[in-house]
Amino acid sequence: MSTSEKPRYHHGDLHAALLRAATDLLEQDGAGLSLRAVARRAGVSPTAPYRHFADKEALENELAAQGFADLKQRLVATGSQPVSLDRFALIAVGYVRFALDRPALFRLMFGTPCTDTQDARTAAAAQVHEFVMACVSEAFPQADAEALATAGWSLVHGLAFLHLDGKLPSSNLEEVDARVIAAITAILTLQPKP
Amino acid sequence: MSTSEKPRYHHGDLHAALLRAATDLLEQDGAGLSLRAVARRAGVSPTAPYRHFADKEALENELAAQGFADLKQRLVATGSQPVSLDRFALIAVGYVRFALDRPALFRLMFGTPCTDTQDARTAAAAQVHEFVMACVSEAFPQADAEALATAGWSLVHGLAFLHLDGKLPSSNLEEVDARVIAAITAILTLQPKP
DNA sequence: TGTACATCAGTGAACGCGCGTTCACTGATGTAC
DNA sequence: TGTACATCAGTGAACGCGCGTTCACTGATGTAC
Repeated sequence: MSTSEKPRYHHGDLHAALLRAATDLLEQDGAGLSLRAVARRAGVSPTAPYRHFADKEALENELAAQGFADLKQRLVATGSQPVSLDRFALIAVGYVRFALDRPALFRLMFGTPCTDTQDARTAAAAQVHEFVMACVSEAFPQADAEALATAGWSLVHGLAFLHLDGKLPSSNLEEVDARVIAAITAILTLQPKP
Repeated sequence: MSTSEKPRYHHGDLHAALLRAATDLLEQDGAGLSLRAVARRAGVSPTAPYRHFADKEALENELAAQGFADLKQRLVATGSQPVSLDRFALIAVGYVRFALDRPALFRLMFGTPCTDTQDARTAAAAQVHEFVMACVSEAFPQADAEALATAGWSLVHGLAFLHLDGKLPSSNLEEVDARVIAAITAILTLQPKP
């Protein structure tokens, strides 16, 4: 049960180890994940994962769910009460940074349509949605909360993806932060058209 | 040279036919594209494409470039002079519709970081960027054009991707249009915070 | 405390698959004379 | 106009690859008595 260093006959916590291995691979390779590669990385036979995951898709779903949980935690950590525009911009920066830090995971999280219902993944994604929603409606209580939350999430998500895909230059992280802040500021301080 | 119906010994225009086949496959399968599948679809041996494309990546680059050109044309067709908020919302609707009409192509267009320089693909993507930029700065001449254009594109791009990934319900197209318009309206008519 | 046994995590060989790409080739096309 | 020939688009067999998944198995673990 203890997490000692000596090699185990039975691994002890292969489930978690496989998720960790998959995360590592995603972050270093960037390319498509394979179950065999994950097993290899975890130092285990190609079929061992089937003791812990029904199939490849199940592993990916757990990875994505965990990714959403991490993302939410990161956003929460930047301050959950964005009463000011600055605070909202900071949350946006956090979102974009997450995407740039873990691009392959981010792509995996958003790359597959969430078809399955009753999914841990769907639930985790919904939590991110709700967090953004709560932020927006707290910052702008007078507005159409639903529509504004959608707009806010879209704005931030678009910023993340456009940087990820190289449509906006992202070699310099400080520059990215500045661009995100500028974009948020520009659109939120816009005077309604004359 | 004419595009007659009779089967050709030499195909005549395999290059275009392959691109068409690839587009068809993307739109029906959704899954990953394979060069062999494209050749099969075009009714040609698995190696014939190599007469027309250096490798798989070259085909994908052309597909993506063509996708960007189509997207731009579609946006232009909805009206290139969005002097009003309504007009801007319409362009947003066009962008999101494009993504939902051709999800796999859209993913391909944005799925791979544009690393290569001097690329037709990069150029085509830049044209979309410039178009959005022009729209925004025409609609809101007084604002920081660069930052606002980034925000505008991100907003629209985020709306597209979140619908594509099922994070916002997209079964009913009219509902999607309404949501897009509502989001754009909400954020653009927002009063600066008290 | 010690033994018998059921459980279950991990193994390793094997399957069938489709892939990207190479190679030497074939056969239609179009040009030079 | 007719022939010889170079060009070049498309062929088909073959390569080596890594994949997801199955199967019967082995060997450590933990429980009942």
